[in-house]
Amino acid sequence: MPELPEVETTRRGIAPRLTGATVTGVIVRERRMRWPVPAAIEARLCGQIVKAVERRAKYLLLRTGTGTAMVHLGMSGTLRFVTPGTTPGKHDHVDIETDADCVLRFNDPRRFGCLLWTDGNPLEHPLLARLGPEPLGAGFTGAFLHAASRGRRIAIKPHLMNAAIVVGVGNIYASESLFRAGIHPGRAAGRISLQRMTRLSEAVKSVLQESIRYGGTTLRDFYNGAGKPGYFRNELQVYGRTGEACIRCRHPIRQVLLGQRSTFYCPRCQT
DNA sequence: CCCGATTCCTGTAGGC
DNA sequence: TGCCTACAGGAATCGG
Repeated sequence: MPELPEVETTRRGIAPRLTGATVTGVIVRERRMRWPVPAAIEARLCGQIVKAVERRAKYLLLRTGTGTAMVHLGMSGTLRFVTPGTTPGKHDHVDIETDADCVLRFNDPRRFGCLLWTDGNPLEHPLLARLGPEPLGAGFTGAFLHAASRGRRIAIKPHLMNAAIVVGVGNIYASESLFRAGIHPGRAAGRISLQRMTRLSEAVKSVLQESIRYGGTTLRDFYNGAGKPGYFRNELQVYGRTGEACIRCRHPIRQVLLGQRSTFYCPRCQT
């Protein structure tokens, strides 16, 4: 999926045209997603003005006067604008029609994404209530990461990908951040010093910020609201570079499985 | 509680 | 070309 930079890129792409627009229609062609699209979503959303398009973790929040639509892109989801009347293709599961002469189209081949509705505070929704801090926020520091890792024997990479610890860091950016911080992805989270955790928290922030500037990473099927790919793929230093020379020491990049996920690192630079 | 494995789904790349 | 397997950016859930 889209990790945090891709979701943020999507948010920035759709927010200008969506904010202030009135939803004039909702078409759901497929309700079987990660969770079923609520039967009431059409009635709740129609006629509402989108007051703001926000992001919490990897969820996009379309706030209206009466409630909030929550969108998660899963592994393969995209949101993009199409002109009214555009014939839907395969996996175009939901259209949100607006009076801004555009239709927000939700496509998701693998259907790991979701579209939910909440009447209350979305931040208190069960899926959002217990999440860790935003990685780009002030609450995510080396001290926080260090404290949240005491006594943990889990490898730092899956630890970093645990949304209860910190949100938004998926498989690509976990590998990239650990490389930049010089930390071995298999090292036990509880055995990393405060100094190195500070380096790691700063690496996470800089990698995510840099990726957002590039419009995210497109491996195969991520496109922003305008249908354009992200260009951070060219800036990846270890992800997908198995066998290539490390940019720092020229040692071949190694690929291993960690927590059932492909993990890329330099065995010489990362300890 | 912690942690690793499994699961949901489709598309694609690679081996033969 | 076709068939088969493995794997893909997420994350809830289950079981040890």
